[in-house]
Amino acid sequence: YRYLTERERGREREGETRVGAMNGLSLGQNTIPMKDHDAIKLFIGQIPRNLEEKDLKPLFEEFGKIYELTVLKDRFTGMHKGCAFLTYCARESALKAQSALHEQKTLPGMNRPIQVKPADSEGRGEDRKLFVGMLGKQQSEDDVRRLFESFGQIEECTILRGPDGASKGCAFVKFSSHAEAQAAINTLHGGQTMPGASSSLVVKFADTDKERTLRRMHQMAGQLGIFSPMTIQFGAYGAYTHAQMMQQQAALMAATQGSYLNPMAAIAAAQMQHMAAFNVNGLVAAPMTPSSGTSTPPGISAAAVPSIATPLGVNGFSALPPQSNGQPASEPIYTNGIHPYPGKEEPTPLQLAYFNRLLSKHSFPQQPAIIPQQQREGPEGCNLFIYHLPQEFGDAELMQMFLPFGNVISAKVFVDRATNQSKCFGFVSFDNPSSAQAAIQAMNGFQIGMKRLKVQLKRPKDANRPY
DNA sequence: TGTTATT
Repeated sequence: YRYLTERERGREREGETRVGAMNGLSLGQNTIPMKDHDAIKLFIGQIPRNLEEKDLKPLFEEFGKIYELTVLKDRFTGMHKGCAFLTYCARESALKAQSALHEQKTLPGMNRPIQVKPADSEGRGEDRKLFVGMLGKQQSEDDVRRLFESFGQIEECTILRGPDGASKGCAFVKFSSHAEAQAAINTLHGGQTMPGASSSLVVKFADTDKERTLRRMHQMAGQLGIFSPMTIQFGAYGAYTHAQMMQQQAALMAATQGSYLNPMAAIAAAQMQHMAAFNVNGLVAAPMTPSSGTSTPPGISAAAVPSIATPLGVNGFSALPPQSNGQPASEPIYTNGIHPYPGKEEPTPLQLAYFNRLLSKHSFPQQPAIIPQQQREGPEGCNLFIYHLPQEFGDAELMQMFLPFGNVISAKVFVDRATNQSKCFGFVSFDNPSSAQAAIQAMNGFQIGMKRLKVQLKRPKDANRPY
């Protein structure tokens, strides 16, 4: 059975394939076969490939009336897979067959004894298996066994490893009973933190097939940059999974929509207080419509809004110095990505422009539905590190804040896992360096309440910390 | 200064 592919095992659980089922054949033609409510579906392994249902039937009928006997065959080639599923009408028959046959005799031409045991689809099979996360990378199978052995009989213990053999910091542990597994969860989950791990031990039941499929889909969607559920519906996945995706997305969208307004309003309010002290060319609080990125508020000449009117602007912003339009610059603009905080309390023209956009409730272009992304780094020069974020900012708010500068391929606020509180820093990645530079120009030093945003290029992985 | 990983 261990040679079955994962697809076949999944098919077994879904009950999709029934080849040569004997349902209704073994009994009188007018009789609907009945089985016990708690009947056990058995997996039969190590069957010679020349034996079909009719050949196997006599062997197993010895232990009771057969409800269904199905030889597993390749879905496409129809080839005999050397194994079968067997359900007796009576639960007792299955138990008898198992104890009499399992590993007890070897069928002709086979070099291993026949396997007779409850199929994985019979519940109880997989609810004894635990996923263990947040292990130390150097912990061995034996280390993990020692950790779990006091809770019961361990049937299997596997550390997940990459191609190079390095531990992924997680493992599967299979107990002989559900109760043992549950006891291990109760005691170990969230307990000690292993050396080198970033959080306390995770002990939970392993994913079911459906959960695994969903997770893989999400990963794939993230990697391919698929944003809409419609993109997926013609893919290689089943309808039920698609329906689940839709539900999840709807929930996510609702959550995102509901949460992003308040923090943004908070920023706008903070900025408004701050800005009330200034009046630059009458621009303060003058709304700008996004659909016409170069428009000016009533009564304001276009020349008074240089940074907005620049043709090279991205979504109304420009990485070019505002003085290029003949307007006095309130401060120098730096293009090396390391922009000192503005030395005075006055916002830069770019910040002003941004503020104006913030104040307009239509300021942000409508984005397509977005699946939360895997944290993706963009190319060199496209990734920003942002510090001093407002406490209430999440990924969605961070993304909203940087969308005006270009295509945000990832926005991630770091969260303390223990408290679920933002660590007030995060990452934003664009798909091109110009957008990243425009964001730095506009947002570095951007004042929110008593803090100023720090917006820099993300430090490369190999960079030495000078301090 | 990209955190948690599902044979």
